[in-house]
Amino acid sequence: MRNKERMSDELVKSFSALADPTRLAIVERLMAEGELPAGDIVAGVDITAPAISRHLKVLRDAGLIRQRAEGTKRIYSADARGLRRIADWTLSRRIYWDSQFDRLAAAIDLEGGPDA
Amino acid sequence: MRNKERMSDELVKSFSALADPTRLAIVERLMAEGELPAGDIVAGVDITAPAISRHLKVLRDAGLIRQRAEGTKRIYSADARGLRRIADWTLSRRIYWDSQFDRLAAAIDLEGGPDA
DNA sequence: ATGCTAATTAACGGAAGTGTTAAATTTTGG
DNA sequence: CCAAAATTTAACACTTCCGTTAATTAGCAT
Repeated sequence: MRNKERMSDELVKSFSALADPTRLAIVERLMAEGELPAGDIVAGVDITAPAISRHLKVLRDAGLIRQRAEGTKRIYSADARGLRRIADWTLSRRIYWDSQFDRLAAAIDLEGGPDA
Repeated sequence: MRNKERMSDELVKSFSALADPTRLAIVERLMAEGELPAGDIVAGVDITAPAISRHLKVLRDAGLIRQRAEGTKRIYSADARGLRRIADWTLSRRIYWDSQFDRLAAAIDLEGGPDA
């Protein structure tokens, strides 16, 4: 029972991490470009390095990005774990939002379904 | 171009709405039970009605729940639109987080892919 | 050691989020 | 109309979030 609550907390943390336009943009860019040093992420955004640094920490704590060191540089890349957590949750409710099912069917299926 | 930014904003709004344990729980419960009056949502949570009322407003503004009136009651139900927005985004990056693809393939495919 | 570059942490101010209690709104029923 | 019930809105306190500038840490080169 505690496990379920922990998962929910992790999920909330993932959502929180993406609930900011700057952070969402960072994740999108890392997914598109593979990996980037912190400096490259700062360039092209009009906020300062310390702010970005903390955004990166938030994303890292949420498991959405990873970091590796290379000299004085910190190279960041997207981490599938965090995104997969969101995907798992979303897909487990597919029956609800997928238009080929109606809401009633969704309610019935969820009752004794993936969450049980 | 402006359209894309708007979409991104909507997505951030959806994530923000779910970035709170109380609101996530409300959405989950509505998906599971179909529809509930505000009073039933208040009962079973240890926060007051006004707080819940504002949480419901946040979820409604994000397109995650819907409201209909019945007497003095306000009946809420999950709204697939908001969830589908998250699902669309997540699935459009499936190539990135799905373990059957590696990161390089994801980068290549995203470059001229679903986002173009 | 010194200096240079890259990045993070510290300290702080302002904006936004979350909860409470009290008041207002809306609808129903006598 | 008056009163009760269900919700929402108003006003307020408190905490968290987000950005800035200044200071610190860490690696590399001379």
